[in-house]
Amino acid sequence: MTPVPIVAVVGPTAAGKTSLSLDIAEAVGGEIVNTDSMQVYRGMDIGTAKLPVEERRGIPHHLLDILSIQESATVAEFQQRAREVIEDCRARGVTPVLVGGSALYTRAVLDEFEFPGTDPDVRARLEDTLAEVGALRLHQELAAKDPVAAQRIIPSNGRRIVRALEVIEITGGLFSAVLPSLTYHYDGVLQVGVDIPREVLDERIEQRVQHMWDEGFVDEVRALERLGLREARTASAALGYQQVLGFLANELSETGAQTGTVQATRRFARKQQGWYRKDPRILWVGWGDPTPHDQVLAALRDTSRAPEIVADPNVPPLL
RNA sequence: GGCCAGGUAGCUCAGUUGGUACGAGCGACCGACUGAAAAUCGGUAGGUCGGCGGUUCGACCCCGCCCCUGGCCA
Repeated sequence: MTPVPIVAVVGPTAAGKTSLSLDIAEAVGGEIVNTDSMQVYRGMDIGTAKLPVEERRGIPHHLLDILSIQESATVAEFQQRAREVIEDCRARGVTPVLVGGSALYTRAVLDEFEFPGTDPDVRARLEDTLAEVGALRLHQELAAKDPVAAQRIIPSNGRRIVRALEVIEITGGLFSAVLPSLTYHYDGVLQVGVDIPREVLDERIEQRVQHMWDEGFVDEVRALERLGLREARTASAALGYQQVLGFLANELSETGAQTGTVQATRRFARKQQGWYRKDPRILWVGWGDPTPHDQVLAALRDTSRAPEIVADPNVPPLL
C-alpha cells in the first residue's frame, strides 16, 4: 500500500496552529492527531486551549482526553499510541495531521526514537536516594557507571540523572543522553512551523489568557482540584493550572495568578521556539499574504519545497 | 508642618565600621534536553548604590540641603 503523507503543524503556543491544522485537514481530507502533552487530560479544557467539539468542523480528533488528571502522561506511551493512530489513518488512506506544541512528543512520534523502558520500583528508589543525598552525589554514581552520560548531564539536574541511572540499571547497558539525529520514522512527512513575530505572539498570549479567565478558567481548576488536581504529579504543573492552584491556596492573588500565567506562557513559547528553530526540516509559514494555509497547500503541491515528500516517489500528490 | 523608617540591577531586597558593588531571588535573553517535557536543569547580560553640594588622598557608606515613598504625630 502506498504510504499517505503525514503533516505536522508545530510552533509556539498561541501562534495559530489549531486553525491552520483544521484548514489543512479539510483540504487534504485528513484527521487531526493531538501532540500536546496537556490536552491529553480529560477536564483540562480552557487552560490548555483545547478546541471545543463544536469547533472541530466534523473532523475526527485523536489523542485528546485520553487520560484522567490522576494519571501521568509519558512520552513513551504517547509515542506508542500516536503511532497506532497514524498507522490506522494510513491504513484507511487518511492523512494524519499532527498538531501540538510539545516538541519532544512530536519528535518522539515522527522521528526514530526508542525508549529503553522503565521500572516504577527502581525509579522510586532512585528518587528517594536523590532526595536524600542530592543530585551531585548521584551524579558521581552515574559518572562511575557511565562516564559519557555523566559528562552530558549537568550534575545539578537530578531528574535526568535519575532517569539515566534507571536505564542503566534495568538494561544493564549504558544511557545515551544524546538526542537522536533528525531521522523520520515515516515516509512523506511535512513539518509546518507557524512563524509569528515575538511582539504579536506576546500580545496573543496575553489575550488568550484573558480569554481563559473570561471563559471560567478558575472554576475549571476549582472543579479539577476536587478531583485531585493538586496531588496530580504532572497535570498540576500545567501552565495556568499551577498558578490558579496557587491562587486557590491563597499563595497568590487572582491578578497575580493571571499575570503569572501570561509570563510563564511567554517563557514557554520561547522554549518551544528554541526546539523548533534547530530543526532544519521544518517548513516555516509566516503570517500575512499569502496566508499560512495557502503557503502549506502550495508546499504540498510544489515538491521542491517539501523535500521529504519529494524524496519518496511512492507518495502520491496530495491535491 | 514635625518625627521615624526607607530610597542599591527591570522587580523584591541583601551589603560595605569610607578604599574600585561578593550581591541574592525573581524577571529578561541564550542554551541543554530520550518514559513528569506546559517538566527538569545550565549560561549570559543588567547598577554613575534618589538628586545637588560639602568633608576627605578617596564617599554608595560621613555632613548639609532638596526630591520621592511608607508610617506615626500634629
